[in-house]
Amino acid sequence: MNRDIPGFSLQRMPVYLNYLRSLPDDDAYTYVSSGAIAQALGLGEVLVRKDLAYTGCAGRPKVGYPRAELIAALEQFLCIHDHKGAVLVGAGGLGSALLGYGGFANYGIELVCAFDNDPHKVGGIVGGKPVLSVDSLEAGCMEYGVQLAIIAVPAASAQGIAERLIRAGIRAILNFAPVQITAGEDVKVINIDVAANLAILASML
Amino acid sequence: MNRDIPGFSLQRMPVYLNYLRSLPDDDAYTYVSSGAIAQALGLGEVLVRKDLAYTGCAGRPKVGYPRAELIAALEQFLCIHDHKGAVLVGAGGLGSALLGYGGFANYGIELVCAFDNDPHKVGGIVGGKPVLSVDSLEAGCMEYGVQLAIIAVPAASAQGIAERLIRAGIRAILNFAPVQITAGEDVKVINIDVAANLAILASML
DNA sequence: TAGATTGTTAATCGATTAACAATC
DNA sequence: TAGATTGTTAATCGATTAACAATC
Repeated sequence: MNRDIPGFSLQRMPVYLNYLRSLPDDDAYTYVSSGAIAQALGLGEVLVRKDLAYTGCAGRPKVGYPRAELIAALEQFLCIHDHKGAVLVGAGGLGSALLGYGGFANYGIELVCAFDNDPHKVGGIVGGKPVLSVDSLEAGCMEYGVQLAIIAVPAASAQGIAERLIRAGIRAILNFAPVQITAGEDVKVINIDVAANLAILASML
Repeated sequence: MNRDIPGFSLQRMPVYLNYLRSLPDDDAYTYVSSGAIAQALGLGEVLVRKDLAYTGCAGRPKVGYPRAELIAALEQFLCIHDHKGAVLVGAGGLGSALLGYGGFANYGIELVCAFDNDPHKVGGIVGGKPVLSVDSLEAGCMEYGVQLAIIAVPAASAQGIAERLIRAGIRAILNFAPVQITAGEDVKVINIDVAANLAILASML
């Protein structure tokens, strides 16, 4: 549905939504101009207008964009109201932190459960979510009917886990293991390597 | 030093390094071709050659790139041997996970300490690193002489913390709070919003 | 030599910015 | 009306890919 928009514009949509939601609920912010948004987010103002045009929410010359409508348009654009489930694989340090993180709800996403291979963790609850055996990964994914997964396992197991997830019906993966996960065209993958990002910053000093 | 190379090339450098390091220490991998790298990482092979050219490591026609030399060139390119310290602000779930994460060492970076405002955590040790009071943030940064920081505090405090870090001499920030941190031209910032990334994936389903 | 691979130059593609007309 | 802001079209910029020469 959102496939006809430039990738970089799509990436900025949650940023706009987040910013607009953070504004005080005040008459002064009933309308927001592209210039104000651009300044707050460090972007060009023409870019902001072009991005917002994709949401279908029209701004008014001399006034700006109606904030409430714009938020609603962004929410619809990001399909936030069709509540989606996600599973997490790997309940280690990072995985446990993600299980306890409340921020997914802002985008209509709920982490339904985690899978781990540590018998001390399996059967327990972390961040309010059940931790299941990684043996039941396929069964669990299909039972919950989820299409989204987060991988937070060691690098060596990540690609294998990804392949199992895909066979179990997962169609999009957020990968924190420090390897590039490769998958077919029909599966979306975002790789986030925390240490690599810090290394990039360090090399720019 | 690395400022004359395209931003996207720089971002791929740790990916190449990681991949090359992961190969078995085997005669079959003394040389690696750009085609093999491209296939493993899902990139175009011309792109790989162009990126690798920035490292100054020359490949040999018909043979490929000498793996050990290429790793050394990438390490030098990323300045991995000038050991760098980093501080973390916010020892909550995500912060604690980062304190216990060993992956920074792969890039010559060491997390030296964390700052938090929870009196129950201050004075303690998490992931082997001391947790100091956020009141001593400026003093701590200057004492350790660090230029790198990770922000893992709630959204509302992130911008303020960033400004304090910058005043204390920090020149690059990896921000996990779900707000865009803005700073002067001379300070590098990478914002990673985990929930937003999952939302982008979800909207593409 | 023939074949495989690198490295470079030109072409393409996509994203951002600039210019400006439209609108309230 | 004048001024501020949106929205669109054209120009620019940067990144990727294609074509091909160079090399072992």
